[in-house]
Amino acid sequence: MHEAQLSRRLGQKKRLLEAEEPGSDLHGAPTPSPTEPRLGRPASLGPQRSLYFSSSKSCSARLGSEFFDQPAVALAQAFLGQVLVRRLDDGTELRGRIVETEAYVGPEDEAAHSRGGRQTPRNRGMFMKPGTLYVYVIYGMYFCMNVSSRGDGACVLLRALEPLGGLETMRQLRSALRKGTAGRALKDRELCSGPSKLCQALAIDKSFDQRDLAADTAVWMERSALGASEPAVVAAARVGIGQAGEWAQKPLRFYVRGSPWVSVVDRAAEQSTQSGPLASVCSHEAF
DNA sequence: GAGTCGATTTGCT
DNA sequence: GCAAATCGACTCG
Repeated sequence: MHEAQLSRRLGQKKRLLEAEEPGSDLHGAPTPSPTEPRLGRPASLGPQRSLYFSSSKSCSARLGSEFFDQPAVALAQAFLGQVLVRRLDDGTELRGRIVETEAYVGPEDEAAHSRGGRQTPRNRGMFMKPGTLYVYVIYGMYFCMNVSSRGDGACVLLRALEPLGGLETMRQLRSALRKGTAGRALKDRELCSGPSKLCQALAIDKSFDQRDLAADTAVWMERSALGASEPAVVAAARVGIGQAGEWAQKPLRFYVRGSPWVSVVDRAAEQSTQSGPLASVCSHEAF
């Protein structure tokens, strides 16, 4: 039963990916200009969108270009608490609150793909307008999802989400891509606690590279409905960038203190990061 | 719970 | 030819 089940799941996944973006050109040929909103657009984005007309009842205020137009460090912090939404081809909406990010500040950042001003076909999204997605393949089998920020070659990596909606679909998507262990059901905490895990859970692949998060119909970001309370943020060293010299040590990873959804907890950094809403992390202007 | 290791393929030098 | 912004399985204590 396993084999049949797995291959069926895989087939399902494949279809999902292939059938992405109805109406816009497929083939993963990313269009620099956003696809125009059309049917199936989220309710929050009306033709005459009055974003704040949703004063209290609707929490779905889609974030626009102006939000993404801030420096990488500021954007990485601003992302915390916001909600990433992925609308599948069948209309299913998958939602997750962002709890962990990393800032890659541009050509001077030795750990960034844009270090030294390198611009290649792969990392082109990093140099496009703020809000552009940069999705790349890592270790031959995983994806990582970044959002371009203000500044050439600067972006923010999304590392972990608190799953809010569509958890069963996320579980299916994640399980379908794991081999050998089709039996065990993934815990909620295993769904989006890592940059590639969240891509799997939201069915984000290379075809999302260079899409515009402010305009796309299949993926967008919404302002948090978290009320007045800002999350307490920890600033820690980034993950997985071993020998990038001094840049490996800089506290450019940000996560919500105490959140069980974070991928890697750094106790030492928590000690040295003061508690309190966005305390101390705002002092990295030098980057 | 922490540490180790193999998987797997793309993109860059 | 090689490193890689990762993950999951496995082992050990």
